Amino acid sequence: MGFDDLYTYVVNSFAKSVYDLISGSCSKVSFDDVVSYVEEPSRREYGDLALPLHRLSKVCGIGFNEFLRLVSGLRLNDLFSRSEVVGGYLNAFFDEVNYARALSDLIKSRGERYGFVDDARKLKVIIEFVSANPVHPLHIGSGRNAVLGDFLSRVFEVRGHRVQRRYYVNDLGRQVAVLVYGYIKLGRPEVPNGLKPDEWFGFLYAVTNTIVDIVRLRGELSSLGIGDDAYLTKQSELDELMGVLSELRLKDESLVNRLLEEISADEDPEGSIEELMRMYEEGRPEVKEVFRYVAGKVLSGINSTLSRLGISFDKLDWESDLVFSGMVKEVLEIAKRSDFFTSHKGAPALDFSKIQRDQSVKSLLKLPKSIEIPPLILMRSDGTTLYVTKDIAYSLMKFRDFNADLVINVVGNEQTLAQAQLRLALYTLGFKDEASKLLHYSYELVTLPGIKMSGRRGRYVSVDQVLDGLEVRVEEIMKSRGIVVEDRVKKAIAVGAFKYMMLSSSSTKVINFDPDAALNLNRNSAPYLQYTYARASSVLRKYGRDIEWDLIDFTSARNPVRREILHLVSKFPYIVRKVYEDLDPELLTTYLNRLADVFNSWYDVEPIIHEVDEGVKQFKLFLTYSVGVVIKNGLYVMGIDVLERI
RNA sequence: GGGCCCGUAGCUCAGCCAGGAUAGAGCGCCGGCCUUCGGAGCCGGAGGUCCCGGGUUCAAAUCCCGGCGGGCCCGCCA
Repeated sequence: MGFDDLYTYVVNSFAKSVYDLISGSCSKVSFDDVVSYVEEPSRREYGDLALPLHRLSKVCGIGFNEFLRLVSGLRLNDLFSRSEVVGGYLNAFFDEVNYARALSDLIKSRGERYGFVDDARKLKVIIEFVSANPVHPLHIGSGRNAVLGDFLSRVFEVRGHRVQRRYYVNDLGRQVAVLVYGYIKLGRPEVPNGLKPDEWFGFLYAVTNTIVDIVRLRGELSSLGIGDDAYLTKQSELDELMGVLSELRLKDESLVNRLLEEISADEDPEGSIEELMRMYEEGRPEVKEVFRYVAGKVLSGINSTLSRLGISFDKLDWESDLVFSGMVKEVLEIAKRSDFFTSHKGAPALDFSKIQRDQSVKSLLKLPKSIEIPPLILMRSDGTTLYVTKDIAYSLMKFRDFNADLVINVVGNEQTLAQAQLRLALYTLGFKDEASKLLHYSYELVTLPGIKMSGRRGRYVSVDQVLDGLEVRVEEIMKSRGIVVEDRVKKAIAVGAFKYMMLSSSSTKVINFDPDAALNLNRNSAPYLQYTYARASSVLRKYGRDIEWDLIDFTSARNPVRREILHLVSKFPYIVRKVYEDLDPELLTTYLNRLADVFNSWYDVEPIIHEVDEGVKQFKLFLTYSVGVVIKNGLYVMGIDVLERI
């Protein structure tokens, strides 16, 4: 049969049969409408597919009883055994024997590629993700970004598209300048032996930031009268920062003290930092060298964390290169010629007030329903550029470089407004097409119970720490069973558990990261799926030969649990398509978990390779193989490795 | 003040966009199953004002309006 998605095929053929019956008397309903009404019954005893008839008859404007008469002539193809009307629903049942045969043909021909179906049109897609500032290690929030971005990349790839993964290095912002400032004050030492560079620089960054703030607060206090409200507020702020500094001292007292001394000697630390930013942006070689050195070191640390996760990038794009290459200047020139160009308090800006209420623009750019978008300042008065201006240049570069059909930015929900401004800016600069092809894939933060995370204060849980904890946990579990776990296996399980956690809840929801819950390796987790795969794989390995597809006795499908496995397995290509269309990873985790549950229940009650009837045995092997392939391919999309043995 | 997101079992979350049958999982809790292919498993049980109030509908966790609670954003920061 010429399809690679059996489930979608039967849904369509069910809908087609109904549509053919009613289209004569009902012109208001299209075939696609009928398809969209098809649902899965809440319980299997109601069938495999169902149509709510009240709804259809209503849309058609036909009385319910008359509608029933119309539908009573329903004839379905041989993938169905029967249909019936119950409680206002038209329920259809798969003929499990024919259905199993069709599925086995499909899986036999698709093999290990089952579920991955190319789209008709091949797109070139750029996915920008992580893009964490190179000032500290990846924390779990960036970890969520990394896992989501890699997931998106994989979804597009398995649908046959060309994907480029990119990381935007924000080296021109204040953050890197602060770190560089502290690094210079410290006398530009080497990273101490044995420390991960991102970890050490992250510490230095937090110390520098905190001290700079302390020095500033002290200055402000000295100009205020004791007892003022403002004085008290600042005093308590200062107290808090001193507390942070004592925390940081615990890690490396001499470094903190040295830095405190050096920075206190600087009359204007903030000014020095701004001076550094300016010099870097001008491209002064001696300054550029330090910035690149520091950012590069931190990036190398971030990169090793990412490679633990099995995530890599095709390109690193340095923000500073956009300025050095003149692209940012180019954007400013184009902006000056734009009808939307304005001067906002003396600074060059774009004013969106004319078009932001335009419905066609709003829907083209997918702008938030009702949002007041303030003017976008393009350049500081001192001539240095701003983040968003550089982001405009960067967006154009992405489209030009790769001739991309779609650019996805995986960026936190807190930047919704900035991302909307970016699309509007592109639009008003005349890049309407690019603006419409830019997608903000938004996600929520990861919070920790009881802790307010802050990179500036050195309070965060890093991805490395979480992975380390997970690896220890895996080792403990194995040890308690008297098994010495292979390093490779331990890592795959830890990484899987982490990714699953990040992908199993909707990206619009805050993840309350509970370290203890993260260590759970039971059901509804990647380790559970990996375990189930290893189980299936082990059965096939014990059998030791290829499946004899021609010997399969398909009448064995007449059994509720086996039938349910068939139903679920057949749904996999449809699920992958849905995940691709909606870009919702949690659909996949829910589905895979359900499949594993059913398989494990079945596994527990029926022998597979000890089955005496050869035809039945081949059928069971076919089920086992199919479940294995689906779990493997499903986990692949999530970036999780399966294991043949655990 | 305005905007965006979230609110479903003690806890963590699917389901909501495209309304439909008795609202589903996991953790935790209670009770069973280790001489058969891998017990990270299986079987059973308790546990719900789907935040609240209106509205639309034959039908609302789902759509609309108004509240409440939590998070975030509204900068010549990124």
